[in-house]
Amino acid sequence: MDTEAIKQSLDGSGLRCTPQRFAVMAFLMEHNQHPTAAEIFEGVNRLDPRSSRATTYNNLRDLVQAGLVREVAVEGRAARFDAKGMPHHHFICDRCGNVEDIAWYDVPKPSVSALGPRKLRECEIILRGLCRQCASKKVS
Amino acid sequence: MDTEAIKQSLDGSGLRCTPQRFAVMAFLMEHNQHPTAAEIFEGVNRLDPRSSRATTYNNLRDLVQAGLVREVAVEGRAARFDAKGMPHHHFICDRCGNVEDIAWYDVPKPSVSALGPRKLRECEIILRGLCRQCASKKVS
DNA sequence: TACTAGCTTAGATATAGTCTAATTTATTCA
DNA sequence: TGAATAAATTAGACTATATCTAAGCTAGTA
Ligand SMILES: [Mn+2]
Ligand SMILES: [Mn+2]
Ligand SMILES: [Zn+2]
Ligand SMILES: [Zn+2]
Repeated sequence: MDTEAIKQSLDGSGLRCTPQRFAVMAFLMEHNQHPTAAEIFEGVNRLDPRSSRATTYNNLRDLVQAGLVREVAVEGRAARFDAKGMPHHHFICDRCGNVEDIAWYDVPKPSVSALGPRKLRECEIILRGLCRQCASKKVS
Repeated sequence: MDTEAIKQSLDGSGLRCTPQRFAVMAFLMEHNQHPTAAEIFEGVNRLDPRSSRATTYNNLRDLVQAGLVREVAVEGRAARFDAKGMPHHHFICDRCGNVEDIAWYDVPKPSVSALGPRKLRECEIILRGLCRQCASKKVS
């Protein structure tokens, strides 16, 4: 797990590398299962350093703003997070809400006329349906 | 505004056409600005019939499940809804969270190998950036 | 009519996330 | 270095969003 790389990327984004902020990044890089803020908070506090709930949320907000972390909103559930590594798409399960990575493939952009005066920053594909586990379960 | 069509589509989905449920559908068909549940609740209660908050949420849930309404989760904000009419994509503003329609264009599906045993239901494109209004405003 | 399933309701409750004000930690620079 | 300043952290109160509960109310059926 690349301590130096994390420091670099925080530094490069103008964010101080505090123990709490570092811990959030490190946790996300070790757990690519799209944890919620509550899970990150719990995971980080299982070891040192301690981090408050407010700090965990603050740092997630800062990391998302800096473009180092991605936030995935899931209808009716807590947001999920992942460290932006290799580009990939997301599959969101209709039933359990889990978010899974799908290998990247190219996304067609809208025409200039469809976009109008809007400033496009990114263009993502969201796949929906039943995840591995839920697809294999019987009934409703 | 097509009263009969709403009744038909509710009926066809096995949902009784109650005044409250009808009002939610009618409101969504008249307001394609992706209102939140709170806005729908308020809008519906501005006229007859009265509908409680619980009923508004219940009906939105039922309509989404029936595939008549789409729910759009927006990070850090209330979910937004629209009646599923013509297929289209969504542009979500980074700054103000507004959701705008973008003319439909075809979305490439993932390869079977990337998808694995998952059951794919739909495949949508989400565009992000600054909406018309926010793009034209200066500074942070 | 009586029965039933589906629907609605007010208000309590749960969950997710933000804010405040005080404190701690790091950085700047005299 | 030490003083001043800026940035980050904290506990816990607070807000926003959404769901649940339990009782009552239709509409459809017999
Ligand atoms: Mn991911
Ligand atoms: Mn729409
Ligand atoms: Zn699932
Ligand atoms: Zn905007």
